Amino acid sequence: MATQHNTSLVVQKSTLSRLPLYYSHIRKMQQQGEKYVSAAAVAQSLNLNPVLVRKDLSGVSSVEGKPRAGFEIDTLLNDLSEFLGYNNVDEAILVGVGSLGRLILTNKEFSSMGLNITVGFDKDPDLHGLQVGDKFILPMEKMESYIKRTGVKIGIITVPADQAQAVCDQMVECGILAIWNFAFTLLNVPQGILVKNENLPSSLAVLSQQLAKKLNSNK
Amino acid sequence: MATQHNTSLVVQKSTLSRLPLYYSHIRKMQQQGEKYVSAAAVAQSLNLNPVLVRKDLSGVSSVEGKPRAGFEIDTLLNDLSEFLGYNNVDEAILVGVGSLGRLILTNKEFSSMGLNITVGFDKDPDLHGLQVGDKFILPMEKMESYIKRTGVKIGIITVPADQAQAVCDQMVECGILAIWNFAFTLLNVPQGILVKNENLPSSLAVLSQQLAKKLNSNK
DNA sequence: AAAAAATAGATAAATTTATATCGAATGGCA
DNA sequence: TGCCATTCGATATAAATTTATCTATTTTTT
Repeated sequence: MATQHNTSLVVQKSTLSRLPLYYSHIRKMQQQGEKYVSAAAVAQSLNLNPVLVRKDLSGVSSVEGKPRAGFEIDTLLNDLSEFLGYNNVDEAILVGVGSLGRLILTNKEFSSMGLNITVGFDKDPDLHGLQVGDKFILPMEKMESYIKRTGVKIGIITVPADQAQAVCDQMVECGILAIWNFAFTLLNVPQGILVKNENLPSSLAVLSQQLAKKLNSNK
Repeated sequence: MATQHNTSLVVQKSTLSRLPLYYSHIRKMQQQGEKYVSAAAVAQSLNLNPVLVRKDLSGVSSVEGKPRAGFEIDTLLNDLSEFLGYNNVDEAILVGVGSLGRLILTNKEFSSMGLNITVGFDKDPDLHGLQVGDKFILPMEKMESYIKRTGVKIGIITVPADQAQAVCDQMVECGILAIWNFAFTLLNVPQGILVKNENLPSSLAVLSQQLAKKLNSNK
């Protein structure tokens, strides 16, 4: 039986989070004029286990890699961006146009990854109608109708922690299905709503904890 | 034999990343005048499994929780902040004073978590000598002597991806032991150097992938 | 034709994470 | 005083995930 490629396959989360890195690295190789890339080469550059990379890539590639040569770069990049959804643009809205919100709103990198943040909402009246980059800032009251009218499915939360849950509830009520949460709090959502927490304090805790342990053991 | 509390115990990374959330939640309860908190109550508020929370807390607490009552809040908060290193301030430097760098540099939350970013470095001469918040921006050339003089151990990288490795190498050479990397690239470091990647594109990939799968299965 | 490099697939081992269960201790309350 | 629900600690169990190992196959190079 032919191997299943690129269809209905299960890709682990850990794999998924490595794919963007593969993509950007292989992209560079393409720009340098390379035609083929082997999993082993990627692994070495990125300091990862070769088997791991091979497995990741073979799970995503639409064609089998050629022994001895590796994967054809053009095809592989296509498959990667297809898989990561870089081709079918997802629209998203953002709530909380503070410094972090503004940063995300204006970051061009996201759009190249298929995320198109169409508009920002904020409760501060001074901001209403202003533009950040080329994105308009609208009052919170407009959010419901906006979501319902456009059918946007992704919401980004960059409000302070104590307002996050309220914003989240509102989003969910209006039909948002996936939430990217930058507020430092866990969100309570109904079953079936996806939440990805971006939690800087937690990350910092992990890092500084490891450092402390290391310093201790080396003393 | 008495149970070992708070000494030489192994706390998993997943636990560690929840601790800041416990901390902030329990802190709130303290401010509301509560004296005791049970793992079960925390679990319910944070929408987590009670056993999970109990295990996490008992691993960190210096004293046993009292059956029926739970943990004494004051003690528990102390233990948590002790454990997370919020008490012994860690100094850090930041390289790359762009919009993200500036955001991190001025974020007050980190200092309450024991991270004191003392100075920012940037290669742009226009920024040299300026202050962001109360932090000075110095030229890259000063980094080496600064690190060696102060013995700072944590470096934060907020430069574009293509410069990250160079900055990283420089940091490591000067004696930095832990790196918090916001650049979208994997860093190559010698064994023993800690790296925590803050990788927004990867996170986004995971989220939008899950969303796509969900939309597909519901159609 | 042989050797080398790289892939694919299958399986096993190790690690991490989450959940369930049990007895024991405590404190409120009849 | 004595019952009883609540909460804890500890161990065991289950699930998920990651990593490693082994074998066989294909293709290119010599």
